[in-house]
Amino acid sequence: MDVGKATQELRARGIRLTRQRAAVLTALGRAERGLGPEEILYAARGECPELGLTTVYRALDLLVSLGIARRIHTSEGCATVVGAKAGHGHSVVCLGCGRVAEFSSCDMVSVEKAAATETGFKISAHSLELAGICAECQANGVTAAVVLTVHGD
Amino acid sequence: MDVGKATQELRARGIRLTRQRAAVLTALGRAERGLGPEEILYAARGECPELGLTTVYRALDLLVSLGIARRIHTSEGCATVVGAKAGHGHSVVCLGCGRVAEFSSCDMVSVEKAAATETGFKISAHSLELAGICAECQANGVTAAVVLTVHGD
DNA sequence: ATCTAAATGAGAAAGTTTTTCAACTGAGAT
DNA sequence: ATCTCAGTTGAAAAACTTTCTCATTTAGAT
Repeated sequence: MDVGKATQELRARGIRLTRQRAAVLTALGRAERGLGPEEILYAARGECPELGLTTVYRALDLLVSLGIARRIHTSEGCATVVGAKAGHGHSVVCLGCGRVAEFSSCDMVSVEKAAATETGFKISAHSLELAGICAECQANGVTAAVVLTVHGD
Repeated sequence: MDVGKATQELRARGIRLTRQRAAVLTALGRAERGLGPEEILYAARGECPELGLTTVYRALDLLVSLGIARRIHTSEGCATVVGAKAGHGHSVVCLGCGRVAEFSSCDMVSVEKAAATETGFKISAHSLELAGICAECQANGVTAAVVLTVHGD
């Protein structure tokens, strides 16, 4: 996530850049894995000690609604948030270390077409999350997946 | 969801088929849309009036872990559960009426390959949910999507 | 520097999920 | 059909998460 771009986006929309929001953005920007509200509170208090949990919730709702952050859904929970690149994107969660990467090269056309044929639905949106082992964990020989699994249990 | 097959699956695993579990299965089998724990409680009490919410939670965890039910993740919440066909499958949520269909023809190989190239991850799992308008809503001219949106907000 | 609508924090409230534990029950053994 | 008991259950409490309220503060325009 690009914190600079995110702040520009807020300004452009006439949304106040408060110390609290800046701190949440910084925390999200620094994190390599998804963070829950409580974790974000803790991380962001380094920069803004008087930050409250209520504000974290409000900031996250705001950032997610603007597409600046994205929620990820793992069996560990669904309140986890990561910073997002601009535009359409998806998350890839590392089953070894929890790190979250993003990818944008998602061509779902054929999949959506197949689903439309099978179900009769007219598809207009998709929500996709991948999971696997990140490059670093591969290098470290981490293969097993105890930490985290994607939903579908 | 095939309730008969589901009960067989439980028996095969040596898991007791209690009246409570049967009632939850029936409720899931009858539902066309995803149901939350409270809704399942209400629906299943027709068949098993003394059913408690705690038991619903426990039954859902069990059924999901066995792949008999599946959690779906919409902006309305993540505690929603639907019955699942056997094998690998995904949900398609109707943005008009909330109905959930399932599709199995999912060839994610090329998408996963692209993601692997972009991120360096070794992909091993995916979680996919589609959304759109079901055949019935199409027929009824329902196009707008106020009821429900998939995550990504 | 002043002003004001927007934003915040603390605590309360509401809602959700899990834990605890005594009582009950499904299904195999008898 | 009855017995047995590990697995299961319901109710209440506890733990946890999220939202609301409202008095106070503040970002940013003037």
